[in-house]
Amino acid sequence: MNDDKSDTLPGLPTLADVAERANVSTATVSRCLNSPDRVVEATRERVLKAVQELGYSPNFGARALAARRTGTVGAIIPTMENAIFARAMQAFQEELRDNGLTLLVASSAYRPQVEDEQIHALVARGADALLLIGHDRSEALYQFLERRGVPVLAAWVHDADNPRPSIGFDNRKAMRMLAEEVIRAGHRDLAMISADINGNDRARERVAGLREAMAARGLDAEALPLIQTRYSIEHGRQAFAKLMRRVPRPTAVICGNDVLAVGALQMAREMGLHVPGDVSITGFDDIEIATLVEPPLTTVHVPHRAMGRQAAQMLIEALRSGVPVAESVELQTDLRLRGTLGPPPA
Amino acid sequence: MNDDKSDTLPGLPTLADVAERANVSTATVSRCLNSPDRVVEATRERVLKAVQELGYSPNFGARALAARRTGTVGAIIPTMENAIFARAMQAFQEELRDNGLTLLVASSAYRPQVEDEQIHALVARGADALLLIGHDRSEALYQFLERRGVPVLAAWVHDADNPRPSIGFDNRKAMRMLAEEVIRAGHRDLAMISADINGNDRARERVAGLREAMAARGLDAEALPLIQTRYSIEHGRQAFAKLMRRVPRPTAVICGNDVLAVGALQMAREMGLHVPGDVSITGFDDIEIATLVEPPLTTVHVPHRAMGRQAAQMLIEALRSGVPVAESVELQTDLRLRGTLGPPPA
DNA sequence: TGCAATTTTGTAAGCGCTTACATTATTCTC
DNA sequence: GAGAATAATGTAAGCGCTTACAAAATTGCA
Repeated sequence: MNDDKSDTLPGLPTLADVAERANVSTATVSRCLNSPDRVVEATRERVLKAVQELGYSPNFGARALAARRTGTVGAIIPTMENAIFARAMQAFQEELRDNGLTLLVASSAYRPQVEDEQIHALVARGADALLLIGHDRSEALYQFLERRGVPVLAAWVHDADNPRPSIGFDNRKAMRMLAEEVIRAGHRDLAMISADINGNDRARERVAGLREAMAARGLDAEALPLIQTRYSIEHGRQAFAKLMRRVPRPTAVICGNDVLAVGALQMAREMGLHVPGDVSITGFDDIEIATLVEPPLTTVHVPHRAMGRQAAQMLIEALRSGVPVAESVELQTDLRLRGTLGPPPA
Repeated sequence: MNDDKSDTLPGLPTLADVAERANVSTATVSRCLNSPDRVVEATRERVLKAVQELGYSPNFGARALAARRTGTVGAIIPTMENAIFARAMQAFQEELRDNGLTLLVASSAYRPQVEDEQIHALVARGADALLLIGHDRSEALYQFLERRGVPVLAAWVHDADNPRPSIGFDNRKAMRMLAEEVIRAGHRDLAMISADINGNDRARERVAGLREAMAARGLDAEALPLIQTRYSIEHGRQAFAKLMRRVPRPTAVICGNDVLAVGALQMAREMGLHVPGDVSITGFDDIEIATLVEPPLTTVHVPHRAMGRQAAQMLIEALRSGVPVAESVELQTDLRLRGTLGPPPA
């Protein structure tokens, strides 16, 4: 409560206080903190002792202002409530932290306009680099970021045709491989529950992957019953119920993610449909819940943790070198064939 | 790429640029941005137009330095990977955002020392207020925060005996009520799987609640088999298996949270034990998974969203008034009696 | 219309730090 | 051991914004 020698009101020690106490200039104190090896040991010890005694901790604003960077990396994810993002962010944050950087997360609720705002907000708050999900956003936004010199990386996608850097996987290919498995099991009447494909390239690619697989096997991809809905268990339930009223009834329902699939599975049970005897269901992501439901969910495993970690490494490198992220990295997904996929009813 | 009239290297417009263009002083521009009603309309329009045309956006560091606050609220949670925290943080963030504040989250992995570091880090980064989970931390830490003038609020707890402000529920009472239900069902051989109770007052209180209920019904609370382990499905599995090897075998396993309970449930199935015929299992939190497993989990419902929202409101009020949070708010939990609780085997 | 009260705008002094450049101390080299 | 090369430290100029205070403009009222 009581400062020994307060001249500034809040009474917090400043660099100058430390300098005075350690009998050096403020420049030396600053160097001790930022590049300790540029200061001789004896001096450094003296300074650090003063820091300790005063309980000094640098003022963030001042540092950001003078150094023209904040040591903050921003990430905008669709929602914190899906375990896939939580997991990736956890890894992302750990890696950043190990490198002295701080993560600032915001969520967009899958709404492009909110994402736009959040990007501006994070940049205004001094994010030195940005992690975004997917590639789908306006050219103007990318120009804004480029003008600002903020390195950007897109996660969750890998598309050889897109020149912008990304860390992720080929959504289309992953879904195609899953779909091939479904078709191989004998299914001809497929249906899909997807997220809204506007402004969501991951969802769009997954739908495309399914259609590709269908076309390749001579099925009518254009006729695919497709419901676009929000990612939630409840929406998955409703969409599934709706699909089951179609004639002919689909024998396999491909879901855009595990959350939808779990909803579908639940509704199937409620409707008295046996899975996979009456209808097969697949997901995407391989979240924890996938192995907990009964029967366990056939899905695509995505290396979320690795994606988060590597995303951090790529942005750190960009920050360190001062060069925007140039390369894209493709991660592999793999199929997890579990209990919800079986042959169609005879 | 090309700035019309660059004098500073990065070429970003500053307050001064806007002022010049709008033909006013920098003070006026600043006022337009921060308290628009203190500027006459004609001027304001002129200024905002200039802001628009220049694509101006304020420098965060400079603003923080001059205003001595950052508009940032920090939160340190044990982990982002548990849905309960994700959900609460989502609500917390939304409420903050609606009030022009930004959330900075960090996670401590349930380790007090990491939490300590993170608190310092967030404060150093200019967090104007802090949300923490539980009350369990050193006096020194609280002193540090008080000295810094940072309002603090503890979530997830409500303890009438603790003078520090909190928003949450009475963990002990909630668990006691659940335990009473278990005992009422006829169980006498109880066992518990908990998180480590060191540095985790929520876990400690839940254990205490169970013991209270036992004592009240004449059971030997001291003899309660208690396994302390990390919150994860896998750890829940292992702990459950261990408990089932005891003689006499517990007929009801009370878990400190739903994640542990789901692990226990899974292991029960693997061991060929019928739930609740052979053994009853209960959780705590009522996360989404609780209703998805088979049978659905008996647990305690916690209003995570409301907690997050109200936490934000309380801190916002503290920030606005300049007075630390004084009151504590108690939220109600309620029992969700579902399929995993039944009478003990005959 | 004239003067005081009120509103709007301007002036300028920092906020606490980093860093280019200047200065001083130390180490090498022959 | 003198002079050059190198390392350590100091000096001081901002970084871009907010805000107390001063000045100017506007309004109200007799």
